[in-house]
Amino acid sequence: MTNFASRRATIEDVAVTAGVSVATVSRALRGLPNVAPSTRQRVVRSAQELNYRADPNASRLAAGRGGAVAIAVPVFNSWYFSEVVAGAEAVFAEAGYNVLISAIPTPERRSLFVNQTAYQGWADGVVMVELAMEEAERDIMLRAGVPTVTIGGHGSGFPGVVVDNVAIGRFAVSHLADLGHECIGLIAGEHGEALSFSVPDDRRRGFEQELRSRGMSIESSLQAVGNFSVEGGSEAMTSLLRAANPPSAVFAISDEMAFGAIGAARARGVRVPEDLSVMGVDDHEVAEAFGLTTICQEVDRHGPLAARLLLDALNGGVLVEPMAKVSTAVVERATTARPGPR
Amino acid sequence: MTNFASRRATIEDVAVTAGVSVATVSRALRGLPNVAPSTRQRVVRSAQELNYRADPNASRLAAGRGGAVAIAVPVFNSWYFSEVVAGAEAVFAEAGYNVLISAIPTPERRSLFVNQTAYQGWADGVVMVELAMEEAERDIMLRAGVPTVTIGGHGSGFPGVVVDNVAIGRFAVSHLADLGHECIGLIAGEHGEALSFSVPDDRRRGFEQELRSRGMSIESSLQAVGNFSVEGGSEAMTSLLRAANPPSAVFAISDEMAFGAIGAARARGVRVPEDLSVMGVDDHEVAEAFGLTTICQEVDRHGPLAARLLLDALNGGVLVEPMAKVSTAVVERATTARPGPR
DNA sequence: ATGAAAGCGCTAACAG
DNA sequence: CTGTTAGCGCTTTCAT
Repeated sequence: MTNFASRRATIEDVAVTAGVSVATVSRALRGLPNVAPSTRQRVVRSAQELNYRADPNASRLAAGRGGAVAIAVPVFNSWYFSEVVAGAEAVFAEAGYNVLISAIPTPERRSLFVNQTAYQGWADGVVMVELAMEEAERDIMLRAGVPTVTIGGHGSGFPGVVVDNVAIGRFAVSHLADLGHECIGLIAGEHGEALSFSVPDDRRRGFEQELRSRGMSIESSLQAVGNFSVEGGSEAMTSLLRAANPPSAVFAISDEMAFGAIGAARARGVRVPEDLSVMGVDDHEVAEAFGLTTICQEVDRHGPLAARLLLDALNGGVLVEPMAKVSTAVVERATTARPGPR
Repeated sequence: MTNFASRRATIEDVAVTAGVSVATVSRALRGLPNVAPSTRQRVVRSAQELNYRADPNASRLAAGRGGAVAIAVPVFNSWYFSEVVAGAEAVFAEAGYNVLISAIPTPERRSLFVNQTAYQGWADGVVMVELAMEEAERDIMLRAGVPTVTIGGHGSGFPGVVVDNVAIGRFAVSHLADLGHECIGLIAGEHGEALSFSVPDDRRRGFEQELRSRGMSIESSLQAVGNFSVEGGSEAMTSLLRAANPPSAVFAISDEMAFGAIGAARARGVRVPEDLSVMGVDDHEVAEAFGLTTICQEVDRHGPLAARLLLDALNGGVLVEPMAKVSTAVVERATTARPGPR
């Protein structure tokens, strides 16, 4: 009869049952060379019998690395970020890594992440999504020698996945202006002061660039902020609708805000797209059911691409092409149309 | 001038600069008793100067626990699960825990999670969301002595948060039948064979119970499966619409499937709610913008409640009331109405 | 209140 | 190809 509250088997137990030394067990189990096939087999069998699994902590302490990566995102409960995490996690899990996640809604949390979670022995590598860091933090990250990749961190000095957000802004105006709209509103981002990432700015810049290049004016009264949420989009739309000269079309820089905008418009009796055209960005999972015209940016590739980049670095590979670019394209559906008669 | 590639400070460095032994440093920094206030102060200061942080691996190896918890969900990129993870992560982070996540789309992944990620030294505690486990796995979980809580794991033997999914099914039928519908369809779950959790069954059981108690018949031709996705909901609706006697109302057991169902119906010229009433479950973030009638189950509380339960256990507290119940209620909006004339 | 010393379980030279 | 032997950095008795 076996031990009741049997303690976990250690490498020594395996060594004894297999009749070899702990060093050999370690080598055999990790697939290192210089182990006789027959020995390896014997070791593997003993390990299975004892249901042995190397203690990750002991192993990391001794080896200096340990099989976990960290992912940081501004927030979780946002379609884009959960999609990215899902995609990255799948790749990491397949590669045998455990994944640590952190939401970084404030600068304090970001500091905690950098100074504790990610770079103090917890992670072998880290991926930062749409997060701006301070100079001091960047130094720590660099100095820690922990491979780091970014998504939307172009210019941060780290390799990563880049999206042409300026092009996204231009595409939106092109689509809407080509339809005949002359008064185009913008529902921009800003996740509060915490997240100074460049996405909102870049999309807005593209939006204004294209407006300018078409000789259209940029009116601040046509811009509102929606905080990347459905509710924020709804509020932004409401304020836009109340303006002196309401827009005949609105570009929301995320689908979630576009949903909110459409909901708010319809609630006030404004028909979409007859009275108002609305488009978003992401090609969110419910965009099709909603009939939303949007700009696809291959969101499903962001996470896996970043993960793959990090795994390459973890495997000692030099990042030959450190930047992975994704493409963007307008997906026309039913929320945009030619402007109706006034 | 300081070291260029300065290695991390160790507890010994702190001991030296503070002029005490490592044991004292350990005690002082962890707030243990039997340390003179003045000594503690000195130690803390030295630690700050050196930017010292205990290596979690060494510390865990020595102490047997280490400040991380694991969360397992079937998938990530689903509104409900990302909401749960977000809520739980926030609470854990605040309590100083790091969080490990795993998506468990298949039985193999579940086995990996149980045998490696969660119960082999990585986590101090774990929360399993809507996951059914096998007898053997349950034994490992119990034997590992790692506190575990569940969400939707009623009957698994672990404490956790419970939702009355049977009531949800009944509420749906009540609402629809009260409106006058006599032919009510169901878009059920099934995440593939992998996830045999009870949510789909319970909601369906409630649905059928209420139908029966009202003397209405249960027709399998009025039931379709939507895999909890927008697209699956769309396909399910399409097949329901093609049936000989299409329903005048449909209950989708998740909002995402309801969105897909509505999209599919409208695409075929079926008006909602004039020709067809549709309701879902969750009160998804875009439900309001969509005008979707749904059943709220306080999703935002699931994650925090579970996290709090686990933290209690981690702090040695006996779980006085191990089950945290959330409430459910119909939220009536614009996708359900009295059945139109035939 | 503090220090000395023995590990925690594993990996990584270094010998053989 | 395999065994011996130091540690990895921290916690925890046990003394003092």
